[in-house]
Order: sequence, then C-alpha cells, then structure tokens
Amino acid sequence: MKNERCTAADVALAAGVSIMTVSRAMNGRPGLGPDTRQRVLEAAERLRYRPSKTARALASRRSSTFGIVLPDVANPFFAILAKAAIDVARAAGRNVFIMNTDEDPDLELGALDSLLGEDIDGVIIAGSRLPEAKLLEAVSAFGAVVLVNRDFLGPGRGSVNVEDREGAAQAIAYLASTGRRRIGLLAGPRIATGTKRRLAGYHDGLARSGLPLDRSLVERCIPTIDGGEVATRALLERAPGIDAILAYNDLAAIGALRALEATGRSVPGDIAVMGTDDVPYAAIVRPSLSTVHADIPRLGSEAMSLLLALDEGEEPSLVPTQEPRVVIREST
Amino acid sequence: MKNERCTAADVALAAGVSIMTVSRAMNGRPGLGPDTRQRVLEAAERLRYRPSKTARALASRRSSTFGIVLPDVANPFFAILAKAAIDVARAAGRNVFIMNTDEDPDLELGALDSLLGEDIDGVIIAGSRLPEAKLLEAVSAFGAVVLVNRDFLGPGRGSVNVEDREGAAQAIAYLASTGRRRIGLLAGPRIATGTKRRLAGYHDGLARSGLPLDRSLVERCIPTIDGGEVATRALLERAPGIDAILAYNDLAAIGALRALEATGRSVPGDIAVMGTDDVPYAAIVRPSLSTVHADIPRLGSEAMSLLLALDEGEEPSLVPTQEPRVVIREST
DNA sequence: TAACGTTACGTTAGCGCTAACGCGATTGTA
DNA sequence: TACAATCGCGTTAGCGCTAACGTAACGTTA
Repeated sequence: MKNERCTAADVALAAGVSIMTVSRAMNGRPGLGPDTRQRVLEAAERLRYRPSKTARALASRRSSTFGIVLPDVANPFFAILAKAAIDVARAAGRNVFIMNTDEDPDLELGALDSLLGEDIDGVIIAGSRLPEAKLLEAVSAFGAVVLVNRDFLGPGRGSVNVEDREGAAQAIAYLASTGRRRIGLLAGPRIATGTKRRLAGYHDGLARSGLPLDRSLVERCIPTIDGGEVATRALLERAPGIDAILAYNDLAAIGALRALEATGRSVPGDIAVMGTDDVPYAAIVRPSLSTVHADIPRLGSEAMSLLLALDEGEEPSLVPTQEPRVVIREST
Repeated sequence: MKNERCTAADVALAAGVSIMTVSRAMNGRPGLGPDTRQRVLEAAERLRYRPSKTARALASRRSSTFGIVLPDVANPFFAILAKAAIDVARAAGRNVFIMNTDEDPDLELGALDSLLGEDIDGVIIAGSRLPEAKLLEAVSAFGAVVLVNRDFLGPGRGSVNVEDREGAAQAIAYLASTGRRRIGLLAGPRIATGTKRRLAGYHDGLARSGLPLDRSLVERCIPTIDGGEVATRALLERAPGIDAILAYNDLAAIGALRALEATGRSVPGDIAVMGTDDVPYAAIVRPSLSTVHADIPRLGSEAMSLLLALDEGEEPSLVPTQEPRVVIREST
C-alpha cells in the first residue's frame, strides 16, 4: 500500500540538478534560473512529489502547523470559530490540530503539552480555563499565541475579543427597558474570563438602569443546554419571582427555555430570556432567542490572521474588539 | 521567547547515559535496567523534556498523527463525529488534523494532498464527495483509511456506517402508517453516497407501504438549514399537494420547517416533516423534529478505533453497522 | 571451564529536508 | 581591461530522533 515515498532526491535525479535546487524551486526561493526552475517543477509534478513537511519542519525548525485548543468542538460557537480559523490557515498553506479540553484545566494543560511535542508554530486558545500563572507557563515555549476572549499581550502574544462586558450590560439595559425588574444571570463556569466579564456587565447594566443588585439572582452554570436547564431550575427555586434571565451563552439560554417550559412558565409572557453569541440555533428554537450578537466567523479568522502575523514576527498590533449588538427575537 | 528546546542529548547528559538510552526510556522500550530507566525519566521530568514528534516521525517513519477530512465542522453532525474521534485519538496519544472541504471535491482533493505532505499515518474521510476512482487514487498513498458512511474495504481500508437506506425506508413506512400519501424527499447533494442510500430507502419504504413512486416529489438539496429551505420551496411549488417530507438530514429538515412556516402551512397538521441523524438541535426546534436516530459519537469513536487498529496492521474486521431507529416527536 | 545465551547499554548511520557557505561564470563599472 | 558584484547552482553539515547492530559483563549449562 504505502509505496515508497518520492523524495527530493528522486526529483533532483529526474531533473538533473542537485537536491538543494529542488528545495529552492519547491519553495519559490530565488537563486535559480527560470528554465531550471521550470524543469524542476515539471519533474516534481510528473513524479507527484510532495515535500515531507516533517523533514522540512525538522530542518527549518518551523513546522508551519498550528494548534487550536478549545473546550468542545461540538459546541457550535467553537465549531464555527474553529472552521473560520482553519479556513484562514489553509489559505496560508498551514494545517491545524484541534484539541478538546472538555472545560477541564488538566486536559487543557495536557493538550498544550502535547502540542509542544508537535513542534507547533503557534496556538489559538479559546475559552481557556487556566489561571493566569499556569497559562503563562504552559504557553511559554510557543512562539506565537492568540487567546480568544481573554486579554493577552506581549511579543508573539495577542488576543481577539468580543466586548462581552458591554454586551451583557446592553442586554440587561434592554431587559430593564422592557419593564423587567428582577433579572437573573446564568453566569457561566467558575474560571472562565467570560464569566467575569459578563458578571461585570451585569452589574453595569443594573446600575445603568437603576436596578438593585441581588446576588441571589446569579447562578453559575455549565455552558451547555443541559447546564443551562439545571442552573435555571436552581435559580427558579431560589428566586421564583424573577422576570428575566440573561444566559452565559445561547446553549444555556436554550436550556433555560426548556426549564421554563417544564415548570409551566411562558416566555416571554412570564419571563424573558436572552442568550449570548447568536449561534445559528438561537434563531431556530421556539420561542426564537433574543441574544447578544457576535460575529463568530470573524472572530475565528481574525484569530488565525493574528496568529499568522505573530508567527511572521510582526508586532502584535491591536485587533479591534467586536462591538456587541443586541438582537431581539421572540424570547423577550 | 522560544528558549532553546530541550533535546534528548540534554537529558542524556544529565542522566549520564547515551541518547539511545533516553529514547528507550521515553518510549518504554525494553533493554535497560529499572534503576537507569528511573534515572532517565527523572532527568527528563526535571528538564521538562518533550521528545520532538517531528524528529521521531522522520526517524521512525510514523508520525503518530491522523487526519479527519469532512465537509464542514460547523455542521453539528460532523462536529460531534470529529469530537468523538479526536477524543479516542487523544487517549491513544495521537493528534489529529481537521480539514474542511465545504462539500467541494477539489478542496477535498487538496485536503488529502496536504495531509499527504504531513506524513500522516491515516485518515478518516466523512461525507466524501469524490467519485470512486478519484477517491481511490487520492488515498492510495495512505497506510490506513476509514470512510464514514461509504463502503470501503481492503488491506488498511475500512468503513463505519449507519444503515441510511433502512433508516429512510422506516421513516417512509412510518409516515405512510400515519396516513401520509404524498411524501416528498429532500435527497441531498448530488455526489454523496448518503443521497443514493436515502433514495434507495425512499423507494423501499414506498414499496413496503404500497405507495406509488413519483419522481417529481424528489428534490436535491444542500444539506444545511438554508439548503433545506430553498429545496422545500422548490418542492412545494412543483408539488403543492404533498403531505410529508423526509429530509436528508436534520438541518435540511429544519430548513423545511422554516419554509413551511413561511408559506403558512402547519406542521404536522398540513404536512409532516422528518429529519435524519437526530442531532441535538432536532429536539429543541419547535415543532421538535421527528427523525431517524444515529449514534453519532459512537460512529466517530468507532471510526477512530478502526483507524488505530488498521494503523497497527490489523486486518479490517467488519465493524457492525448501526441500526437506525425512528424517533417520533412533534413534527409528524 | 568453555561455549552459549542474556542483559544492558553504546555506536553508527541515516530519515528528508534546509541553512550557510563555496565557487565558477556572467554581468556591470571605471 | 581589470575589478567587483552579482547570479546560479552545488556541497557540507546538521535538525532530533530511531533502527540496527555492536559489545562488554554477567549468568547458565554440561
């Protein structure tokens, strides 16, 4: 099956040149005449020569591959993000490893470790659950690192962000403007930066609307449909009188919708629900979900573009942060 | 930033042994005393030594990495499949490249080509849009290949499958049993094997139920929400009298739901809709979607397990095909 | 005790590529 | 015409690992 691999030596022989000339031709480097280049390229084509990226990586100390570490590719937010990032990478001729962490810091550490062994050129880390110090240490050996929705700056480091805080604030303000007074928050997982940002935005929004802060209306949640459902039930039990819920993400909001339906409350009649992210499924549930829109594909492609730039040695210019935008549908 | 990489030579020096001994210790190979092994491992730990998989791959001619080629990771079916596969790979200490083809045969060819350059050990190809001959040629250089939902057998080759044909037949039979008489089919993309299988199952189901075949009730579709919506509109225009639709997948079915709603038909009152795959979102749309259930995570992990086995040189034992099961919800 | 494993390492030779340098031949310049 | 400055290519030396073989030192057996 695995017939002998065609190497640069074969092409060199066929074209009557040295191996080095083959290397130069394949990489479009200067230093050879147009006719020679042509001849080498034709020979390579004829022999279906595919340079070994492994050997190239070893010799050049650059693998031209990247890694993306995220909690869960099956989560549409991360799937869409990853797809956009991969597409940009492909356009630049680079391949990418995908690693799932299942929201587990240890798995995240393991993933990073494993990528280190792959001699990867850089990583995008989305939804990191690692505390600052551990994260810094874990990525210290990577040449280029981009964090999604977590601040990170330095030589070879950068981040792309959605203004989660402002988004949450606007969502709360909107809910308040429609007469909601007791607004609950499904805050998200313990360690996520997103949780902190949304919580801050929640405070901002309440303040802007002149509403009091009641800590009993804040409930942590796992950012999945099931997690949102469980958290909502807990929240309802503790504070049956709430008239609105802002969820960490759309999945949790969908879970909330379910819990509300199961406990016989009408949405948006009895209680309004808002999500975050504006994942495609937010529009197709019934009632369709009001949410804070984020341009996820843009986030992904900007992350990869930034990573590519950092890998080229460019200084981390500040990528403009995405302005959030509230999208109103049926659930509010 | 990128401080000097720690190599086997460093560990060898630190432990007072030869490089080869380090290699043996790191790979758990026999041929050294327990005390020496211990000493080397400790030195490696102390120096945070991570063997370069690149160098290992070059020297051993096995990269211990795999590739997964699929139409679109943002499609939940493939995202869930990929996640399960990646998880199995990780457990075996292998990393995996993800490639999107956007349903484009040329991109698929390009992806395979690119993976060839990565010296990958094997590939999983899901939803291949390549004609048989091209596919065979494109994968000829890979040591191990697993196709998802497309038959493939041989040394180093295998496939995992859901019984799509039988699933479609059962769906049609179910619809007929509830009194539906004019059942349309959103058949899927032109080249997909899934399209052929579902079409055959559609015929089977009609025959079983004693219903006539009317080719004008079959409409091709792109397997996305939008694709399903567009195809449904076309179908309704040509055959306004249909009373049921079976869709290629759940996304297309959701698109159908939308189109039906937009044209003022009630589901399941005026017309029943069934999907295929039982993606999580099938349960959360309203009306919730009746569908043909598939165990997608199992499909993904079996695919990777099979790939691992093939890579180890095992003969391709037949992986049992998944029995489809009709799940009834609100849309029928 | 000689002959023969076995065990526990070290040595040698690459894997397929690229960086860095070398060197003759062709230009350009005064 | 002489000199340097290219250009166009080849040579050499690895990148960090492993396969395969070499070799001492220590049993084991008859």
